[in-house]
Amino acid sequence: MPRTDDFSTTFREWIKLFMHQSMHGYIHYIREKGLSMSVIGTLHHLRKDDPVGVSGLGEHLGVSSAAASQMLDRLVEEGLIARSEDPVDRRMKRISLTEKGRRILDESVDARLSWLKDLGGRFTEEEKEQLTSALRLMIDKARQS
Amino acid sequence: MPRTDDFSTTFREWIKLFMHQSMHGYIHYIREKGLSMSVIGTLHHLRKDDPVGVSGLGEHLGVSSAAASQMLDRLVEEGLIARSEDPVDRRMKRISLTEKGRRILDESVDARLSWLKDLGGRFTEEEKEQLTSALRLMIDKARQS
DNA sequence: CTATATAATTAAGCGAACTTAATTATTAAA
DNA sequence: TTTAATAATTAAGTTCGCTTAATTATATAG
Repeated sequence: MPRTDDFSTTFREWIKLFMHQSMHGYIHYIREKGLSMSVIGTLHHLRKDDPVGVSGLGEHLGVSSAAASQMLDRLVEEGLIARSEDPVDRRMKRISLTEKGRRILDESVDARLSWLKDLGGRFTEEEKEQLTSALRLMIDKARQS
Repeated sequence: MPRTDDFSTTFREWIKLFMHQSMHGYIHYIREKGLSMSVIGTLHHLRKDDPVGVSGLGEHLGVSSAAASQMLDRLVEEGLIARSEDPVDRRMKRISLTEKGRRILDESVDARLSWLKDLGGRFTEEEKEQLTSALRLMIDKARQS
């Protein structure tokens, strides 16, 4: 078996398992809060601080800019995002997460991790350290983009 | 900083990053294939082989059994799942993934991992081995449930 | 054996999220 | 400075996935 493929294959397997395990809590959270796929995608897209416009967001989500604008109306009303004028080009609006939006995003992530509490107890301290440093390594590399 | 929390915290951070990175490809795949949140949840739920009924599935997804039944109609028509009679209790139907369903599920996972190809190249062979064994450890523990 | 309960389905209707087309405001180009 | 292009919004209409209620088939309890 080619050694170079091990990482991708194992990673893939891990994601599949993660999704299988976490889908239940995730779906329930999303339904309970009345969120949609687009809303979740929006919140994740806005997580970083680079300025995003309405059309750009629509493109990112694969919907029309009209659809994006309508969705943003709802999110503004619920206080999850803020729209502000672009100082350079006043035709554009800059979309950003509010504190509440950030909280909802965090909660939606937490909803995927409820099964993790259980999982954590199965590792020895030594194993946990190994896992933590592995995760840190991946986080660091992934951030360099 | 309490050492015991490191693992959960780091894991949480990793998932957040993963979702941020992978959401784009994922949403586009889902839209392109005309899938819904419920369908995705269903496919993941059926991944394992334990028999699942219509009501049970609805409960899992947080929708009525009528909604589940209607969704399954569509999935049967598209050839993603199969309905068969429960041999013990003939009121029940057993829902299972077809080959095509399994393929679609795999593809939806792959759609989340397109950015990973790039990531893999940033690690040394030694790091990859470390990561692979860490992932394997998590997979093994998570499967014991 | 009749009653009742349970699983799945069907039917009708509703609301959410999308589409296209038209409108408004601003910028860029001729 | 008129004309064209771009960004966002509004309006109208459609579709999809959900709900509740009724229906069918099977199983269980009295």
